Amino acid sequence: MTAPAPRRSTKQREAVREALEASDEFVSAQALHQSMRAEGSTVGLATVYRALAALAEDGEADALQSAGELLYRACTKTHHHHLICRSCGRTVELEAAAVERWAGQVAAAHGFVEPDHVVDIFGLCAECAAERDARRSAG
Amino acid sequence: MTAPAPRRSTKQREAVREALEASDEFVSAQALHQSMRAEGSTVGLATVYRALAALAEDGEADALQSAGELLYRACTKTHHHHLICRSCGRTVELEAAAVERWAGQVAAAHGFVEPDHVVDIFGLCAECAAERDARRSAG
DNA sequence: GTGAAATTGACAATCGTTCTCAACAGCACC
DNA sequence: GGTGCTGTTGAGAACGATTGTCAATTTCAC
Ligand SMILES: [Zn+2]
Ligand SMILES: [Zn+2]
Ligand SMILES: [Zn+2]
Ligand SMILES: [Zn+2]
Repeated sequence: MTAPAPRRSTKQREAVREALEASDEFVSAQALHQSMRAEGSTVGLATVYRALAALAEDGEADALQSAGELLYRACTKTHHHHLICRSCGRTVELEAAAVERWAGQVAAAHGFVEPDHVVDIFGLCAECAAERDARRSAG
Repeated sequence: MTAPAPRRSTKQREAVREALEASDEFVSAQALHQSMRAEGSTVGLATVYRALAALAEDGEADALQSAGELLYRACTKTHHHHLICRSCGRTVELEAAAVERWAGQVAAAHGFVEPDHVVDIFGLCAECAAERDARRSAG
Protein backbone atom coordinates (compact mmCIF):
# COMPACT_ATOMS: atom_id res chain seq x y z
CA MET A 1 0.00 0.00 0.00
CA THR A 2 2.17 2.77 1.32
CA ALA A 3 5.78 2.76 0.17
CA PRO A 4 8.06 1.30 2.88
CA ALA A 5 9.87 4.63 3.06
CA PRO A 6 13.50 3.81 2.33
CA ARG A 7 15.83 5.57 4.73
CA ARG A 8 19.57 5.83 4.40
CA SER A 9 21.72 6.24 7.48
CA THR A 10 23.84 9.38 7.42
CA LYS A 11 26.16 11.24 9.76
CA GLN A 12 23.79 14.17 9.88
CA ARG A 13 20.74 12.21 10.86
CA GLU A 14 22.76 10.44 13.54
CA ALA A 15 24.06 13.76 14.82
CA VAL A 16 20.53 15.09 15.11
CA ARG A 17 19.40 11.97 16.91
CA GLU A 18 22.25 12.29 19.40
CA ALA A 19 21.68 15.97 19.97
CA LEU A 20 18.01 15.31 20.59
CA GLU A 21 18.78 12.52 23.02
CA ALA A 22 21.24 14.75 24.83
CA SER A 23 18.40 17.10 25.71
CA ASP A 24 15.71 15.84 28.02
CA GLU A 25 13.30 18.65 27.31
CA PHE A 26 11.17 19.39 24.32
CA VAL A 27 13.15 21.51 21.87
CA SER A 28 12.38 23.26 18.62
CA ALA A 29 14.21 22.49 15.40
CA GLN A 30 15.76 25.94 15.49
CA ALA A 31 16.97 25.57 19.07
CA LEU A 32 18.43 22.15 18.37
CA HIS A 33 20.18 23.47 15.29
CA GLN A 34 21.70 26.31 17.27
CA SER A 35 22.95 24.06 20.04
CA MET A 36 24.46 21.71 17.47
CA ARG A 37 26.17 24.64 15.79
CA ALA A 38 27.50 25.72 19.17
CA GLU A 39 29.08 22.27 19.51
CA GLY A 40 30.80 22.64 16.17
CA SER A 41 28.38 20.74 14.01
CA THR A 42 27.88 22.05 10.49
CA VAL A 43 24.55 20.35 9.86
CA GLY A 44 22.14 22.59 7.98
CA LEU A 45 18.88 23.85 9.39
CA ALA A 46 16.77 22.21 6.71
CA THR A 47 18.44 18.90 7.53
CA VAL A 48 17.58 19.27 11.21
CA TYR A 49 13.96 19.86 10.24
CA ARG A 50 13.99 16.81 7.97
CA ALA A 51 15.72 14.59 10.51
CA LEU A 52 13.32 15.53 13.29
CA ALA A 53 10.32 14.90 11.07
CA ALA A 54 11.78 11.49 10.16
CA LEU A 55 12.44 10.61 13.80
CA ALA A 56 8.90 11.54 14.73
CA GLU A 57 7.53 9.54 11.83
CA ASP A 58 9.54 6.50 12.89
CA GLY A 59 8.29 6.79 16.44
CA GLU A 60 11.73 7.65 17.82
CA ALA A 61 10.64 11.09 18.95
CA ASP A 62 7.48 12.70 20.18
CA ALA A 63 6.29 15.95 18.69
CA LEU A 64 3.94 18.54 20.10
CA GLN A 65 2.88 22.05 19.23
CA SER A 66 3.30 24.79 21.75
CA ALA A 67 2.93 28.49 21.12
CA GLY A 68 2.81 27.98 17.39
CA GLU A 69 5.98 25.98 17.03
CA LEU A 70 6.75 22.28 16.77
CA LEU A 71 8.76 20.80 19.61
CA TYR A 72 10.50 17.42 19.62
CA ARG A 73 11.83 15.12 22.29
CA ALA A 74 13.44 11.68 22.32
CA CYS A 75 10.91 9.53 24.11
CA THR A 76 10.15 6.02 25.18
CA LYS A 77 8.59 4.07 22.34
CA THR A 78 5.33 3.21 24.03
CA HIS A 79 2.40 5.56 23.65
CA HIS A 80 2.27 8.14 26.43
CA HIS A 81 1.53 11.76 27.24
CA HIS A 82 3.35 14.67 28.84
CA LEU A 83 3.39 16.99 31.78
CA ILE A 84 5.46 19.99 30.76
CA CYS A 85 6.75 22.99 32.63
CA ARG A 86 5.75 26.19 30.86
CA SER A 87 8.82 27.95 32.11
CA CYS A 88 11.78 25.57 31.94
CA GLY A 89 10.45 22.84 29.66
CA ARG A 90 11.07 20.05 32.16
CA THR A 91 9.01 17.08 31.02
CA VAL A 92 7.43 14.10 32.75
CA GLU A 93 6.14 11.22 30.68
CA LEU A 94 2.69 10.04 31.65
CA GLU A 95 0.87 6.80 31.11
CA ALA A 96 -2.86 7.05 31.35
CA ALA A 97 -4.67 3.91 30.38
CA ALA A 98 -7.92 5.37 31.65
CA VAL A 99 -7.60 8.34 29.32
CA GLU A 100 -6.79 6.09 26.38
CA ARG A 101 -9.88 4.06 27.12
CA TRP A 102 -12.02 7.15 27.52
CA ALA A 103 -10.83 8.60 24.20
CA GLY A 104 -11.60 5.39 22.35
CA GLN A 105 -15.01 5.03 23.91
CA VAL A 106 -16.04 8.62 23.31
CA ALA A 107 -15.01 8.44 19.67
CA ALA A 108 -16.86 5.16 19.13
CA ALA A 109 -19.96 6.46 20.90
CA HIS A 110 -20.17 9.27 18.35
CA GLY A 111 -19.48 7.05 15.36
CA PHE A 112 -15.95 8.33 14.81
CA VAL A 113 -13.32 5.89 13.56
CA GLU A 114 -9.53 5.90 13.59
CA PRO A 115 -9.42 8.07 16.67
CA ASP A 116 -6.22 9.84 17.57
CA HIS A 117 -5.73 12.18 20.46
CA VAL A 118 -3.71 15.01 21.87
CA VAL A 119 -3.39 15.01 25.65
CA ASP A 120 -0.85 17.27 27.29
CA ILE A 121 -0.69 18.99 30.64
CA PHE A 122 1.19 22.26 31.05
CA GLY A 123 2.07 23.85 34.36
CA LEU A 124 4.83 25.36 36.43
CA CYS A 125 7.18 22.85 38.01
CA ALA A 126 7.97 23.19 41.71
CA GLU A 127 11.32 24.87 41.10
CA CYS A 128 10.01 27.43 38.64
CA ALA A 129 7.05 28.18 40.91
CA ALA A 130 9.32 28.73 43.91
CA GLU A 131 11.61 30.95 41.86
CA ARG A 132 8.70 33.04 40.67
CA ASP A 133 7.24 33.42 44.15
CA ALA A 134 10.62 34.52 45.48
CA ARG A 135 10.88 37.14 42.78
CA ARG A 136 7.34 38.27 43.48
CA SER A 137 7.74 38.85 47.20
CA ALA A 138 11.06 40.54 46.53
CA GLY A 139 9.23 42.92 44.22
CA MET B 1 -2.70 42.89 38.94
CA THR B 2 -3.53 42.39 35.29
CA ALA B 3 -4.94 45.42 33.51
CA PRO B 4 -8.75 45.15 33.17
CA ALA B 5 -8.31 45.16 29.40
CA PRO B 6 -10.57 47.92 28.13
CA ARG B 7 -12.63 46.76 25.19
CA ARG B 8 -14.77 48.95 22.99
CA SER B 9 -17.68 47.45 21.11
CA THR B 10 -17.47 47.94 17.36
CA LYS B 11 -19.37 46.82 14.28
CA GLN B 12 -16.37 44.82 13.11
CA ARG B 13 -15.95 42.82 16.28
CA GLU B 14 -19.65 42.10 16.33
CA ALA B 15 -19.53 41.00 12.68
CA VAL B 16 -16.72 38.59 13.46
CA ARG B 17 -18.58 37.20 16.44
CA GLU B 18 -21.67 36.61 14.32
CA ALA B 19 -19.73 35.01 11.50
CA LEU B 20 -18.03 32.72 13.97
CA GLU B 21 -21.32 31.74 15.55
CA ALA B 22 -22.80 31.06 12.13
CA SER B 23 -20.25 28.32 11.62
CA ASP B 24 -20.43 25.28 13.83
CA GLU B 25 -17.01 23.96 12.92
CA PHE B 26 -13.56 25.11 13.86
CA VAL B 27 -12.40 27.70 11.34
CA SER B 28 -9.19 29.59 10.73
CA ALA B 29 -9.00 33.37 10.76
CA GLN B 30 -8.28 33.34 7.06
CA ALA B 31 -11.25 31.11 6.25
CA LEU B 32 -13.57 33.22 8.37
CA HIS B 33 -12.31 36.38 6.70
CA GLN B 34 -12.94 34.92 3.28
CA SER B 35 -16.46 33.79 4.11
CA MET B 36 -17.20 37.24 5.55
CA ARG B 37 -15.90 38.86 2.39
CA ALA B 38 -18.10 36.54 0.37
CA GLU B 39 -21.10 37.85 2.32
CA GLY B 40 -20.16 41.42 1.47
CA SER B 41 -18.34 42.36 4.66
CA THR B 42 -15.37 44.67 4.27
CA VAL B 43 -13.70 43.83 7.56
CA GLY B 44 -9.93 43.61 7.24
CA LEU B 45 -7.97 40.44 7.80
CA ALA B 46 -5.94 41.89 10.64
CA THR B 47 -9.15 42.85 12.38
CA VAL B 48 -10.47 39.33 12.09
CA TYR B 49 -7.28 38.06 13.70
CA ARG B 50 -7.57 40.61 16.49
CA ALA B 51 -11.27 39.96 17.07
CA LEU B 52 -10.79 36.20 17.25
CA ALA B 53 -7.92 36.56 19.70
CA ALA B 54 -10.09 38.84 21.84
CA LEU B 55 -13.02 36.43 21.75
CA ALA B 56 -10.77 33.58 22.80
CA GLU B 57 -9.27 35.65 25.57
CA ASP B 58 -12.73 36.55 26.85
CA GLY B 59 -13.75 32.91 26.85
CA GLU B 60 -16.32 33.41 24.09
CA ALA B 61 -14.50 31.14 21.70
CA ASP B 62 -12.33 28.08 21.94
CA ALA B 63 -9.05 27.91 20.09
CA LEU B 64 -6.99 24.95 19.06
CA GLN B 65 -4.02 24.30 16.86
CA SER B 66 -4.26 21.85 14.05
CA ALA B 67 -1.77 21.35 11.25
CA GLY B 68 0.13 24.46 12.22
CA GLU B 69 -2.75 26.88 12.17
CA LEU B 70 -5.01 28.31 14.84
CA LEU B 71 -8.66 27.38 14.60
CA TYR B 72 -11.53 29.05 16.45
CA ARG B 73 -15.06 28.08 17.29
CA ALA B 74 -17.89 29.67 19.24
CA CYS B 75 -18.39 27.30 22.15
CA THR B 76 -20.37 26.85 25.32
CA LYS B 77 -18.82 28.82 28.11
CA THR B 78 -18.11 25.93 30.44
CA HIS B 79 -14.79 24.17 30.19
CA HIS B 80 -14.90 21.23 27.80
CA HIS B 81 -12.97 19.34 25.14
CA HIS B 82 -13.55 18.34 21.54
CA LEU B 83 -14.01 15.40 19.25
CA ILE B 84 -13.22 16.63 15.76
CA CYS B 85 -13.55 15.09 12.31
CA ARG B 86 -10.22 15.27 10.51
CA SER B 87 -11.98 15.47 7.17
CA CYS B 88 -15.02 17.74 7.48
CA GLY B 89 -14.31 19.50 10.76
CA ARG B 90 -17.57 18.41 12.41
CA THR B 91 -17.15 18.96 16.13
CA VAL B 92 -18.65 17.40 19.24
CA GLU B 93 -18.16 19.08 22.58
CA LEU B 94 -17.13 16.75 25.37
CA GLU B 95 -17.37 17.05 29.11
CA ALA B 96 -15.13 14.75 31.06
CA ALA B 97 -14.94 15.40 34.75
CA ALA B 98 -12.75 12.34 35.15
CA VAL B 99 -10.17 13.78 32.77
CA GLU B 100 -10.18 17.11 34.58
CA ARG B 101 -9.62 15.32 37.85
CA TRP B 102 -6.87 13.16 36.39
CA ALA B 103 -5.04 16.19 34.97
CA GLY B 104 -5.16 18.02 38.27
CA GLN B 105 -4.02 15.04 40.27
CA VAL B 106 -1.16 14.16 37.95
CA ALA B 107 0.12 17.73 37.98
CA ALA B 108 -0.09 17.95 41.77
CA ALA B 109 1.60 14.57 42.21
CA HIS B 110 4.63 15.91 40.36
CA GLY B 111 4.67 19.23 42.16
CA PHE B 112 3.38 21.23 39.20
CA VAL B 113 1.12 24.19 39.88
CA GLU B 114 -1.34 26.17 37.75
CA PRO B 115 -1.98 23.20 35.52
CA ASP B 116 -3.60 23.73 32.18
CA HIS B 117 -4.31 21.05 29.65
CA VAL B 118 -4.94 20.26 26.03
CA VAL B 119 -7.22 17.31 25.40
CA ASP B 120 -8.63 16.79 21.93
CA ILE B 121 -9.70 13.74 20.00
CA PHE B 122 -9.44 13.62 16.21
CA GLY B 123 -11.05 11.00 14.03
CA LEU B 124 -13.20 10.42 10.99
CA CYS B 125 -16.92 10.94 11.51
CA ALA B 126 -19.29 8.22 10.36
CA GLU B 127 -20.23 10.10 7.19
CA CYS B 128 -16.69 10.82 6.12
CA ALA B 129 -15.65 7.24 6.88
CA ALA B 130 -18.50 5.86 4.76
CA GLU B 131 -17.66 8.21 1.95
CA ARG B 132 -14.02 7.19 2.01
CA ASP B 133 -14.87 3.48 2.04
CA ALA B 134 -17.20 3.91 -0.92
CA ARG B 135 -14.49 5.66 -2.88
CA ARG B 136 -12.02 2.96 -1.91
CA SER B 137 -14.06 0.01 -3.09
CA ALA B 138 -14.92 1.91 -6.27
CA GLY B 139 -11.20 2.26 -6.78
C1' DG C 1 -20.21 68.16 21.28
C1' DT C 2 -15.16 67.41 22.73
C1' DG C 3 -11.17 64.97 23.42
C1' DA C 4 -8.45 61.08 24.92
C1' DA C 5 -7.80 56.54 23.77
C1' DA C 6 -9.00 52.34 21.41
C1' DT C 7 -9.77 50.44 16.86
C1' DT C 8 -9.43 49.92 12.05
C1' DG C 9 -7.48 48.64 7.41
C1' DA C 10 -3.82 48.43 4.15
C1' DC C 11 0.58 47.08 4.00
C1' DA C 12 5.10 45.69 5.47
C1' DA C 13 7.53 42.75 8.33
C1' DT C 14 8.43 38.60 10.90
C1' DC C 15 8.36 33.90 12.09
C1' DG C 16 8.57 29.00 11.57
C1' DT C 17 8.67 25.84 8.07
C1' DT C 18 9.03 23.86 3.42
C1' DC C 19 10.70 23.92 -1.35
C1' DT C 20 14.32 23.95 -4.98
C1' DC C 21 18.22 22.32 -6.98
C1' DA C 22 22.93 21.28 -7.86
C1' DA C 23 26.53 18.84 -5.39
C1' DC C 24 27.25 14.90 -2.62
C1' DA C 25 27.22 10.29 -0.34
C1' DG C 26 25.23 5.58 0.97
C1' DC C 27 24.72 1.23 -0.72
C1' DA C 28 23.95 -2.77 -3.70
C1' DC C 29 26.17 -4.84 -7.32
C1' DC C 30 29.97 -6.03 -9.88
C1' DG D 1 38.00 -0.87 -5.49
C1' DG D 2 34.90 0.99 -9.04
C1' DT D 3 29.98 2.28 -10.96
C1' DG D 4 25.44 3.76 -10.98
C1' DC D 5 21.20 4.61 -9.06
C1' DT D 6 18.91 7.18 -5.82
C1' DG D 7 18.36 9.20 -1.27
C1' DT D 8 20.39 13.13 1.12
C1' DT D 9 22.46 17.55 1.98
C1' DG D 10 23.03 22.66 2.45
C1' DA D 11 22.14 27.34 1.03
C1' DG D 12 18.97 30.20 -0.11
C1' DA D 13 14.57 31.37 -1.96
C1' DA D 14 9.79 30.79 -1.29
C1' DC D 15 5.85 30.12 1.46
C1' DG D 16 1.81 30.73 4.53
C1' DA D 17 0.20 32.16 8.89
C1' DT D 18 0.46 35.68 11.99
C1' DT D 19 1.80 40.16 13.95
C1' DG D 20 3.51 44.91 13.73
C1' DT D 21 3.13 49.80 11.91
C1' DC D 22 0.76 53.94 11.44
C1' DA D 23 -2.36 57.42 9.84
C1' DA D 24 -7.29 57.84 9.66
C1' DT D 25 -11.44 56.77 12.01
C1' DT D 26 -14.62 55.62 15.70
C1' DT D 27 -16.15 54.89 20.42
C1' DC D 28 -17.45 56.71 24.74
C1' DA D 29 -17.01 59.10 29.17
C1' DC D 30 -17.42 63.76 30.23
ZN1 LIG E 1 7.09 11.53 25.13
ZN1 LIG F 1 -3.00 8.53 24.68
ZN1 LIG G 1 -16.53 14.37 8.91
ZN1 LIG H 1 -10.45 19.98 30.60
